[in-house]
Amino acid sequence: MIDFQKLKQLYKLGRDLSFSDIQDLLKNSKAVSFAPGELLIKEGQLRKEVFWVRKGLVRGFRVTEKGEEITTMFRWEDQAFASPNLILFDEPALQYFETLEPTEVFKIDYDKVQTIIKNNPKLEANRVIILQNTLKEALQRIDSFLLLSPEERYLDFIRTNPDISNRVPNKYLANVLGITPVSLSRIRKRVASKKS
Amino acid sequence: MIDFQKLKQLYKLGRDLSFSDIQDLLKNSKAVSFAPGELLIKEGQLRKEVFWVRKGLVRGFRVTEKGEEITTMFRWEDQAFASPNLILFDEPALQYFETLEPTEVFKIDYDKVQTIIKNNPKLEANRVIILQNTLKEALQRIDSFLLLSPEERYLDFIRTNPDISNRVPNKYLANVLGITPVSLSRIRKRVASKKS
DNA sequence: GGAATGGATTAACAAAAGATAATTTAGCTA
DNA sequence: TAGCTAAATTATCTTTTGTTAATCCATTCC
Repeated sequence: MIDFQKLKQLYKLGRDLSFSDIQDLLKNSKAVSFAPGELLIKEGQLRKEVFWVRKGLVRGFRVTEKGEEITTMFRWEDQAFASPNLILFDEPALQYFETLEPTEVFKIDYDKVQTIIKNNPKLEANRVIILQNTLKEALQRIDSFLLLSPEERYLDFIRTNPDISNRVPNKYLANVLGITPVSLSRIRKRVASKKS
Repeated sequence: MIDFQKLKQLYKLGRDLSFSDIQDLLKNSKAVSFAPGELLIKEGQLRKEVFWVRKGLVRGFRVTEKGEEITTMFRWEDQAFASPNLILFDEPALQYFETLEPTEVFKIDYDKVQTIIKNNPKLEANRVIILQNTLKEALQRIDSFLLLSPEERYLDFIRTNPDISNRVPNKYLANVLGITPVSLSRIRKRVASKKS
């Protein structure tokens, strides 16, 4: 159940963690596999689960009042995700999470995480670090909307995530960049012509 | 030095805090007044300070390579602020913070905050709460860029912050919304004509 | 009061983005 | 392989935004 591969990857979650620190977390986590197109989290959901991607790719998306899906983020290898609204504020999930590839995750109940953290100051410190890193990413993303044009945001994304930009459909990437798929297509054409 | 007014306001910083919990923070904080246009934090700065606005209004802004200022946020009564980059990651401040009104703040050295928090689990829990709330705000703001048009973002801002939108110059507000001042002016005109 | 200053608005034009639909491309399936 | 499906691109048109500069307006400062 607890294989070395799993252990090695979970270490990346934080700093200064020894095996004993994450042993309880490991015991309460469960390895699950999904086919592409499966929903891991649903809007309105109240069951609090944290996922950690061992292999594969997931997109988070919201559904507008008009019924259209807007992809908000991607999560892939060695990244954790959960419904922010649910985990942080005990409110029903606002978005769906769907696999885009065959995906293997570790799943753990958040209440169990809470209990385990409560008894381990090192994990508590780690929670702060994870929160800080998530916040940093969010603030950088906000800055990208304030400081960059859509074209610059696109170039920044493929520079920062060269692998991922080839694994996701452009229509989803467009949403993440805050533009329409048609507009992204034009930007790509523009960029390609500039290169030559 | 420690007046009741100050105490009352600092309580709002978190949950379940008693006087003894914040006594050390109070002792190490300093009340400072600024005229409009003064810089509280400067780009490149390494001195870690946390500010808490008792009265007044502050804007955070970044300077692009082209030398133009882009306002990223406002902070006003009962809100705390600091350089995210500096506080969270020990890197030089990326932005300036400047008063827009006569402003009274409490200022405290972040390293002192760290030490004090380390010896008080309730404050530690509170730090997590503050981080979570900051994260929530950031995520909501990202959503506003993904789900709303500039016009909708403007309407949302004045609905959510009716007081503040009247206290800040529109050119700064435009930056915060991710558009140009000229464009905001046109949006305002459009909105006004729709109403009638 | 008059001049100076800076913010807001307007104007004029170019560039980009949104919307919708048609066409092409690519991947999948029977 | 042929046919189906969905994504990507392209086309067309409309709307919005960016850019730059001019004008208007309000505040402040002699």
